[in-house]
Amino acid sequence: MLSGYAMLPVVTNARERARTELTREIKDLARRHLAEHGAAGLSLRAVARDLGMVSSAVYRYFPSRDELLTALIIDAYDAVGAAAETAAAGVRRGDLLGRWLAATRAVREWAVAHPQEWALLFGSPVPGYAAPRDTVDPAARIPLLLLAVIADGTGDPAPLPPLPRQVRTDLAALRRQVGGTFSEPLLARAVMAWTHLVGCISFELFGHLVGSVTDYPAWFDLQVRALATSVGVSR
Amino acid sequence: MLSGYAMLPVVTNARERARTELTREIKDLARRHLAEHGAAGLSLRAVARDLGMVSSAVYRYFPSRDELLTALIIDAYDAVGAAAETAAAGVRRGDLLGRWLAATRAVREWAVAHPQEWALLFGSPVPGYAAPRDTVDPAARIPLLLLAVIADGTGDPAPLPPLPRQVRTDLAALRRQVGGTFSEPLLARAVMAWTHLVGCISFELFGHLVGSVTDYPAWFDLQVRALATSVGVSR
DNA sequence: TGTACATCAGTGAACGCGCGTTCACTGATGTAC
DNA sequence: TGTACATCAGTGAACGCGCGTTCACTGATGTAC
Repeated sequence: MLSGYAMLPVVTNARERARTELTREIKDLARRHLAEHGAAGLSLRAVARDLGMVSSAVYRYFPSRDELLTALIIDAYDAVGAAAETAAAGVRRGDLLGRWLAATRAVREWAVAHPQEWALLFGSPVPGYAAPRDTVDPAARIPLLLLAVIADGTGDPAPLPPLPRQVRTDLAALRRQVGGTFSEPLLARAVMAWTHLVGCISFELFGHLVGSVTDYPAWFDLQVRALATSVGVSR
Repeated sequence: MLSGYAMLPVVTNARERARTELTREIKDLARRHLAEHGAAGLSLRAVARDLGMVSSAVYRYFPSRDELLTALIIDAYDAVGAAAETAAAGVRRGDLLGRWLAATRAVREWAVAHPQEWALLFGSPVPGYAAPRDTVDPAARIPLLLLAVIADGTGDPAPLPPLPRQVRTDLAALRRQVGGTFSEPLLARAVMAWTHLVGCISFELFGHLVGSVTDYPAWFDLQVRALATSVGVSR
């Protein structure tokens, strides 16, 4: 995992420092553009213009618009994942409900603060853009964090109808993937909770609760508390 | 509601028939473009070109690109709403679970068949575009249909944590809006189920279950059955 | 430490493309008498 | 039924804009001897 870093020279020269710096500046500005105009409106030329560069110069840093978009996606997954992890880590390990609430609230708060980035991660896929493999690991951070809390839980998951055979096959594969000793209904409830959590935040951000809900945090809290119960996390 | 129709002349002349026809053709073609290139890629010029018209001619039918988009959104809400209503109406009224499953499955099936239209309704908002009032009623069809099923239910909703005051206020307003005699937890569970349902379909369509789930319909079924129980719909 | 060469960042011009919208116009359809 | 005028659909050209990407280039930074 660290081999990439380990192989870099410890002292980087001016060129490399400038490159690292500018790569970061390009991404930061692109993120700002994203926040204002959405993914479809993200333009290399506009970013270059605002940086005082000529548009072709950006190609020294990102070989195409799509690669820049990929970098932003990875950064966003990492940012929201880190926010959730930090929040959960701030709670005593034995306080399962506290960890669950901290993590889910942190996800929502990050989303509210970065709605266009949330949309980039969980909204409509950008047409013609296929997320590359590199996004898979960062994307898994939150689900894995939630599973870690669930794994420490002691309660029973909310009962489920009998699981169809194919669902049980999927669950078995999933269990091998994430490790741990989750029962089938518990793991199924975990997938459902993750689905519901994202749906909940997207519903708020995408405007589907306008006119019905006024106190979004209160509603969110209610829902994630119910979800906690459904995955056997309590107290 | 019908006054708009009632005021039209019963016998429409050639001009009007041509106008109705072409309006429909433009929308149909726009829908096809939408399906291929997404909302951001929907272009008046491209639609006109494919219709063998000059781009300015489209302005006789839709005053702007946004108005065309609005028309597509309304049509899509109506299409998916009608699909769900028809499916539910095909089930004996007393078979509550049957109606619930029919409606929700119809929604998913429509979404799978029209992924870009689904994304238009429930995906990332189009930046710079604000959905006008006319979309509100068509958008309410599915939630109202689900509520109608729930209203006939006899079971209890799944228990919830105590409802915060502001949530209770929202629920009271919502109850006045939809009519009926829903208890607060039941109505809250209904909102949650609607949120989860949409989240579930979007998760599938937007690719967040790739690698974890293979049999989408089986998973969907499991989830909507669990949702049915949570809103007191059973048997 | 000093020089010769290699590497690389950034420039500026260009290619080829598409977009939404406006406007003065022609010619067909509809309407009033 | 026939004519004169009004309405409206569709044309074609234009405005002004922005985009991603390529390429030959200059000049600065880094490296090997």
